[in-house]
Amino acid sequence: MAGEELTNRVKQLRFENDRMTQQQLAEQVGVTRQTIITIEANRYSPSLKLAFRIARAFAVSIDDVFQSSLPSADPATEKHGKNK
Amino acid sequence: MAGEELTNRVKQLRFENDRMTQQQLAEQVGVTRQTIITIEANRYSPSLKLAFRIARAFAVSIDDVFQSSLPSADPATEKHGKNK
DNA sequence: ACGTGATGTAAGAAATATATTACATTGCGG
DNA sequence: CCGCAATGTAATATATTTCTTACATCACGT
Repeated sequence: MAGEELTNRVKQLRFENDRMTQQQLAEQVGVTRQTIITIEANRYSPSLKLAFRIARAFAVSIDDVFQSSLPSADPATEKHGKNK
Repeated sequence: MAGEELTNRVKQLRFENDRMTQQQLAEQVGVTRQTIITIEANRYSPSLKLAFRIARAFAVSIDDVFQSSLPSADPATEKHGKNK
């Protein structure tokens, strides 16, 4: 699963959300502070489960927290290229 | 990371998308067929990266493919419970 | 009946995410 | 200056995901 990069706005969202601390977020989503740190530092991307929990902690959708860097599939390649 | 269950509509989306086969989807998102199978069978939840790729393969958003079973945070517990 | 494509299962190896522990740094209130 | 909270780093252990390989079944066309 090497591939595109995912960026995230976790750190920013913490600040916007009442200056939530890493520790608080970690507790709320049920992981350790280290996990939050490494995600914020973008050293690896979280599991989908964790992504959902983080998004919910901020009451936003996953796409508001994480962004995929990939260009959104050019017309020629869409729909798994089966047609034409 | 044990926790809530995630359901998904991958199988259904394959059919809706021109009866895409597991193999085709696997190739398009860059994993093996086994990975698709286990995700469809809900034996584990994918990485966020893979979730993004799958969603893009169907040209929908992550939330259209995967659903978290957790109730959407009751008003009392929202905002990381810091206020009251 | 036979071949083939699509789906499914299983076991073990490999990769990646998460936990645990311990310590360093920085900023701030006293 | 001192203490403390918040952030960060690193090393190692554990858990979970993904790959590889091999084989089974089921439906379909011929």
